[in-house]
Amino acid sequence: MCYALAVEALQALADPTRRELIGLLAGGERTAGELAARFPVSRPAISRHLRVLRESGLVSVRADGRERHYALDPEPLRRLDEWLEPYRDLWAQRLDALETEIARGRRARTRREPT
Amino acid sequence: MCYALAVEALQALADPTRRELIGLLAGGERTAGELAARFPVSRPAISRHLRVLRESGLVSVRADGRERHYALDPEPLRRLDEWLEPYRDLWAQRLDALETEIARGRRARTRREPT
DNA sequence: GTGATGCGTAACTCATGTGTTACGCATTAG
DNA sequence: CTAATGCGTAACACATGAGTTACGCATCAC
Repeated sequence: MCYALAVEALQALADPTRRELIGLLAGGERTAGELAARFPVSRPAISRHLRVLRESGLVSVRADGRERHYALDPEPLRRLDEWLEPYRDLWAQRLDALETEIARGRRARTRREPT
Repeated sequence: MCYALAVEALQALADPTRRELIGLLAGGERTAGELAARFPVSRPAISRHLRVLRESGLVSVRADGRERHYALDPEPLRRLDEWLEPYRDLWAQRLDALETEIARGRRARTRREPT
């Protein structure tokens, strides 16, 4: 019943830059500098983003000389996945309803956002 | 490659009150008043949260007289689920690594948050 | 030792977000 | 018609967040 804590990471994932960092780290360990070089913002800004990700448990750091190697920790994502689970039924249901409509011969338009 | 857009809803889900609203709506349609009554904040505050959820596609509204019935739309959650997919391998890998450790006879502590 | 490099933190500014109260508008009750 | 109800919006206050530059502190190169 600790759903609130289980999805603390959502706050961290709300920022697009941080999601991109996560995406980069999914490819393997990177140093702070390597990561910062990929973004149009200043290095301290990335440093702060990395701190947020660290504090929410999404990444871990390994000091190596004067370099800091960041790595993705998938645990919070796994928990998010778990949090999502009760909702899976809902879209399954919806798909079922859709299939029913199709079975009835109705025209089933797939909803697609215009923008 | 439109991952950024696919997870727009993360911004909406970052707020705990909105997540709770989502949770309530998972149980079925509710009116704005019914929802607002459940929270310690003012009704206009909830109204604004509902607006955010509406704009991110997480809920839909149906006007019925002077009542507004809100319902959960699971589509953005489904997309979030999709976004999560590439990362599933990561925690699967980690579990594999863990099993390997166990097979080696090492002590494998399950990580558990103290709070 | 001395200077360059890698990276985090501090201090500050500006934009955004979340809460409040006051209000308006439509709908139902009498 | 008149009053009450349900709910959204406007206007404002305050907290939070993300960016910047300046700085400090290790570590590596020489």
